[in-house]
Order: sequence, then C-alpha cells, then structure tokens
Amino acid sequence: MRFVSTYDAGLDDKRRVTLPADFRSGLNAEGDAQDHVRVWPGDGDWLEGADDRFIAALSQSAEDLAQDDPEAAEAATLAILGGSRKLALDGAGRIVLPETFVSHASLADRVSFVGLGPYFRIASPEVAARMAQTARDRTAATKAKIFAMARRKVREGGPE
Amino acid sequence: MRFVSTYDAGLDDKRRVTLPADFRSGLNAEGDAQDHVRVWPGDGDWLEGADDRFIAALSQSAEDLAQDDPEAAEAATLAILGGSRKLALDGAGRIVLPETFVSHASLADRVSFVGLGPYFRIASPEVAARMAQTARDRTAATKAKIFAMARRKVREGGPE
DNA sequence: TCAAATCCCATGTTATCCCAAAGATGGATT
DNA sequence: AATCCATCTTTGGGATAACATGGGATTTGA
Repeated sequence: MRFVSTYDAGLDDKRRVTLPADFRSGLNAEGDAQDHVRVWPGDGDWLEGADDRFIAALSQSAEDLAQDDPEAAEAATLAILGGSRKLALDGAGRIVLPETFVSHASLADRVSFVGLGPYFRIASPEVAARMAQTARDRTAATKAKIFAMARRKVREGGPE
Repeated sequence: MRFVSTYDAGLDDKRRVTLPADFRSGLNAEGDAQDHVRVWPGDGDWLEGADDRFIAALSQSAEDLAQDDPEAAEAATLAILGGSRKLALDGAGRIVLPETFVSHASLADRVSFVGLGPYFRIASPEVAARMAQTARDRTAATKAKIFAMARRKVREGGPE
C-alpha cells in the first residue's frame, strides 16, 4: 500500500506541484530510489500516476489479456503507456504538469492527490470531492459486509 | 480482540492525543511492531482507526466482494484508502490529528477512544456517550424481543 | 534570439523530535 | 491494611528538522 489518503497542494504559474511527502517516500519504498513519477490522463477529468513498478505490472497485465482480446489490450496499452509521461522531481519534490494534462483535468491553482494503493489520482479539489462522494455512495450498501469480512479475515489471519 | 473498552485522553493545541497504552500494545500484538496507526473519518461525527492489517483486510474484502465489477472495487478502494491517513506515534505514544479530522469529529480538548475489536473509534466524549447509549438501547430492544419470544413459547407449550 | 523548462536558494510555516515533570499503577514491605 | 517505592503513562513545552512555496538565475531547445 504505497499511496494512501488525500492531500492538497498548490499549482503555481509554472505548473509545478509538490508531490506529497508521503507519496514521495512511497516511491522509494521498494528498493530502487526514484527521482521521477509516471503520469497519464484518466478516463474522466483527472490524472493518474504511479511508479515504474506499477507501469511494468500494467503492461504485463495487458499482455496477459492480449491472449483473449488482442485489440482491446492494444488499445488499453496505447492509452496508458502511450499517454503516460515521465515527470522528474526537482530538488523540492515537485513535478511540472504538461499543459495538456492541466487542461485535461481542468486544474486551477489547487490540486488534490488521492491515494489508491499502488497508484494515485490527481484532480481539482472539486472533482476529488465528487469522486470521494460517489465512491462513498456506491460503497455504502456493501460497507457493513466489507467490515464483516475484514473482521473475519483478521480473526482467522492470526492467533491472539 | 485487540481494541477493547473506552478511554479518555486530552487533545492539546498541537492537536496531539495520546493513544491509550492498551491500544498501543494491541498494535504490536501481531508480530511486527508498529510505530503508526491508520485513521479515517467515520460515517458520522467520529473517526475510526486501526492498524495496517485491518486496512489491508478491508481493501482485500472490498476487492473480493467486487470480483466481477472492477469499477465497484475501485470505488471501494477509493472510499477506504482515499480518506484514511497514516499517523505516526511519537516517543510518548501520541498521534497528531489533521485539522480536517478534528473538525469532522467536532473534537475539542477531550476525546474518547472506543474499542471495537479489530478497530476503534475516536469521538468527543459527548458523541461517544451517545454512541454507547444507542448501543445499549439496541441491545435492550433485542433482549426484550428474546424475552417476549420465550414467554410465548412457555405459554403455548403450557408447562406446569 | 526568445521562450520555456530546469535548477538553485530563500522564506515562512508546520510537523517532528527530545527532554522533563506530573500523574497513575502495581507490588512489596512493614 | 496502610505506606512507600519503582515503573509506566500521560502531559506540557521548547528546540530542531522537514516541508511547501515563491522567486530568481541558468540552461535547453526551437
């Protein structure tokens, strides 16, 4: 679980944003230190980002899927790998978002980073709030069930 | 059952609260020692917290439940991971609550920790008392129902 | 040559660490 | 049973480090 929780950061005139410190330490979590992050446009008005490891896993998964559905896999690969960009971190841990990304996500002077485990999203605070609300609404019905399952998992998982 | 019973603690100007000692030893109960705890906003005016194991079990359960529906799984992940934060314990066993959390739970200078087994709640003493009362009421209702059923059984059975 | 991207340093703010004192707890001794 | 003592817990405050952010200087590429 590398990228967790939601953080806000400012986007300045040079289109620089500080990657949250927790996310930066998440980048070097597994072995090799990284001075960059991969970012690509999401399916809606947001961006998505991850480290090289996750990108590699994505392309691997795409190949696995290609055996069943070659065309879809190729399209997905193109959308993710083709659209992604390697963004370098400066000395202060910031990245510069390309103009196309900024307009894709309709970003202004503030942006939200939303952790989703192995990857994360970058969106305007409004869009991020909307996503969170949608996710809560959608999960509300099954939440009790998820908690019950988790309780069982934890109980079975280890003696105490 | 790792987190049991209710404890009070103070919240200082730096938004620090001491995690009850019993809860801290609950964190290290399963193998690896932990120097942090995961906390997220609850569905009402309180917070919830647990260790990494429980969070992992939660997101795992969410994925299990939505095997055939990737989008639902993503929504659940967002709902769980997006809102939670990893809070480090200082040398004295305290955590610092983010401002957003403090306002979400309407916390002032005193807070209550309520153990719920694999996770716990953080609330103002008033809210915690309200939660406890609600729980008692529900239990009372269930008990009354059980008594009623038993009376009927005895009447129909016609003992004596 | 000009514009844009990159690097570098300065600043205010916030969080983190460290030390010390006050309080609570449990046992042992008398 | 009462008292004292050692230990653990909680609490407070100050020093330190880390972080986010702004602005300039330098380099790169068109």
